[in-house]
This record gives sequence, C-alpha cells and structure tokens, in this order.
Amino acid sequence: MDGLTEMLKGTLEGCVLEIIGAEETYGYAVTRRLNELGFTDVVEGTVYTILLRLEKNALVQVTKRPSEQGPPRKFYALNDAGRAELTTFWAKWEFMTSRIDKLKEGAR
Amino acid sequence: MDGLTEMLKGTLEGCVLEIIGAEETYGYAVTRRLNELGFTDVVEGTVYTILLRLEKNALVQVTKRPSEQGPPRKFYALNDAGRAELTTFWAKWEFMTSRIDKLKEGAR
DNA sequence: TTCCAGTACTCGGTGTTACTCAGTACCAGT
DNA sequence: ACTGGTACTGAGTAACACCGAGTACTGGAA
Repeated sequence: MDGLTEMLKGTLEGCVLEIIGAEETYGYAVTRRLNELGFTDVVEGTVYTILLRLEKNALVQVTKRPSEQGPPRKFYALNDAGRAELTTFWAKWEFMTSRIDKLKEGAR
Repeated sequence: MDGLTEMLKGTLEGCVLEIIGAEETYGYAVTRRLNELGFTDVVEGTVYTILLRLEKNALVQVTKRPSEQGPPRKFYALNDAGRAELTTFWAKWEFMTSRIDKLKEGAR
C-alpha cells in the first residue's frame, strides 16, 4: 500500500508513542514493528526524526545501552507527559474516525 | 475538538471528495457540512484551497451559477477521475484504520 | 440612506510533518 | 578484506491544512 504518506501525518507519531508506551524499545525495532504492522513504506529515517522530536518535546525518557549486534541502542520509554500525549492522541483518533465513518455512511 | 490539523492531513481532501461526490455542491456549503459533521475548526479558506487543488488536478467539473443570496457560486461535481480518486481514498482509509486499530488493541 | 451581517470566493504566506538521501559506525560471518 | 545486517544522524524537500487579509454581492436594520 503506497501513497499513505499524507494520511499518516499526525497519526504516525501517535503510533510510535503507542509502541514505545507498550514496551521500552529503540528506533530500529520501532521501524520493524511498523513494517510488520503493514506500514511497509515507513523507513528508519522517518522514525528517527519522530523519536528525536519526542525527545525534544520531553515526552520520553532516553537510555543508551550497548547492543550485542551493532552500535549502541537508544531505548525510549514514555514519561508522564508522554502518557498524557498518548491518551489525547487516542481521543483525537476516536473523534476523527467516528466523524469520517459517519460521513462515509452517508449521514446527513 | 482542536489540534486535529495534522491528523486531518490527507483525509480532509477525501472528505471533500466524498461530499461533492454525494451531491453537486459549492465551497461555502461544503464548509458548513464539515462544520456540522463535527469538524468545527475547518474554515472556508481551507476548503477553497482544497477545491482549487481538485480543480487543478482535474478531478472535478465546475459550473458557475448565480445565487439568490450573494455572489455567484461555483458548483463542483466529480468526474470519472474524481470518482476513481474517491475510491482509492476509501481504500487507503480502510487500510490505515484497520492497521492502527490493530495496533491499539495491542496486536503483536 | 447608510451600514452591517451573511454569503461566496481568492491568494500569498506559514508551520508541521513524513520522506529522501547521504553519511557515520559497529559487528559477524565469509 | 568485504559484505550485509544493525543502528543512529542530519540537511533538504514536498504536501498539506491553516492563517489572514482582501474582494464582492445582497438584504435588512440603524
């Protein structure tokens, strides 16, 4: 599935938030997870920019740990602000999808 | 509901496509329709830019008609390319929402 | 009769976002 | 020595929704 780029704006960050909220993890693994989910076109560079933004906005706690395979990993975990952001993300998602599904079903 | 701006990227155009696909209509009315639907922050300028884009991309057929109330209206109707675009929009929407709902439910 | 509110469209400029692409670097197995 | 997988960075691009100011037409209130 391609051409999802524009549609993912604003939601991809929420997905990343959800993924690292479920379990402390690192950029490369987040990319793999998104690819597994079906977002096959999402590439590492994209995820890293999101991660850097989350860090800049103080929504995550970062811990650098050595890896057995390759360079050290930056592990991300949500802090309180991050969890709050995730909650409002799902609220917005719920709101938007419900309205659009209503439109789709031809509600007047 | 505010702060939906980023999330609407890529989907708002699809919504406009759906609205004018259901019935030939004009910009001001499309804005009203979106506001009724719950997207209260969507403003005229935004809708007109989308309409202009649709016209530029040859997805709509435009007819100017006088109005009883105010300046003449530009009525928009989907052409074949527009209907095709609408179909692929809903396909992308279906794809994206199904994946994200799966993520939300904690699918591994 | 003038002025305002509602209707209706246009357009230049802005900020956010995902993406592209190139680069750096570390390690394992061949 | 080399390749391929792992892992992160950063500069630049394109698309989109939004902002704000402007134009213009009509009808009713002041």
